[in-house]
Amino acid sequence: MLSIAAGRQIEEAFEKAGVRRTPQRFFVLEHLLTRPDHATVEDLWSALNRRHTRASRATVYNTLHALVGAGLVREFTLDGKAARYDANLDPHHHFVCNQCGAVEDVDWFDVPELPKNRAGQRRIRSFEVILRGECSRCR
Amino acid sequence: MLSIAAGRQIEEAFEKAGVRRTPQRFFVLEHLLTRPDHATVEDLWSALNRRHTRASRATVYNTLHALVGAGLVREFTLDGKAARYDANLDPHHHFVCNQCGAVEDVDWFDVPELPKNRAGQRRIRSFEVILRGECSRCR
DNA sequence: TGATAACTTAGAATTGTTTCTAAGTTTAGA
DNA sequence: TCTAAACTTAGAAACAATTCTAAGTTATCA
Repeated sequence: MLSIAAGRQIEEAFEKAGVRRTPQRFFVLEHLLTRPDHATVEDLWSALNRRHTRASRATVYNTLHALVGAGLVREFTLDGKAARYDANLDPHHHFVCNQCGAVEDVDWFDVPELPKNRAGQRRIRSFEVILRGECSRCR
Repeated sequence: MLSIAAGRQIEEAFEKAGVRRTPQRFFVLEHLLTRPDHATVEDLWSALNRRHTRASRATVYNTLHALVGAGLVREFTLDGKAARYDANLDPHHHFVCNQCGAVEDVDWFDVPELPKNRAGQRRIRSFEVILRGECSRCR
């Protein structure tokens, strides 16, 4: 369950982002903040409709676009599947389970030898590491 | 242009993989071997039809599936777009140009601190680094 | 040189994701 | 409390990638 403080935090986030507070938006951001499961639109849509809140797919898309535009959520895509959304804004890497497909955050670590030796003529702005294997539940 | 030796190499690869040698398959593998541009199906299809060889999209897909199945080519996907194909079987990472979208290979390097410290309860089987920035042409 | 299994064809169909539409509802602020 | 703008709705439409189909062609090998 969500604490009052966390609820207030979400409202402030909306306010700061200049978007209206609606139940659908609240729930989407709450879901992304409380579960680091990198939900897809489909995940969010069905979670939303399992609870009291009704929401159409279009609203989930609209909400996510608003949140991404406001910098509250990041979008990323893995293996050509549907986009996933992540409210963890700290830099981090990702782990993908080969068995169940779960996506988990991995604390940030630097790759020290990288920018110095491997850039060549390119300018490297960012990088991420994608790890694959079996998650703790699937091993 | 393709050397006779390289052509022979491709024929041997087909033979070893137990797939028939057809002009379409030859050209697809040749293209992937000679240009490290991580072509999509669309790229390969239009390249194929720009030359003498005609090919339907279905054949490009069939060919790629055969080549991937035979372990001669690797498939990967970036940012939810169409699958890309890579005949460079040596382990390596990828660089993506933010400007023009080009995908380039980056020589393999290890991430030494990784498997020891960050695995947690997971079993890590593989990892890859995706670098982003501007390529040498776009800077 | 046949015979036959494997391959290729063009384009239709399918699949999965995302956007659009037009009408109704809600939010925020005067 | 009222109003206007912003938001939401269900479902249709669009879109892109991939697979399927049924008929014709070709590579392989006996």
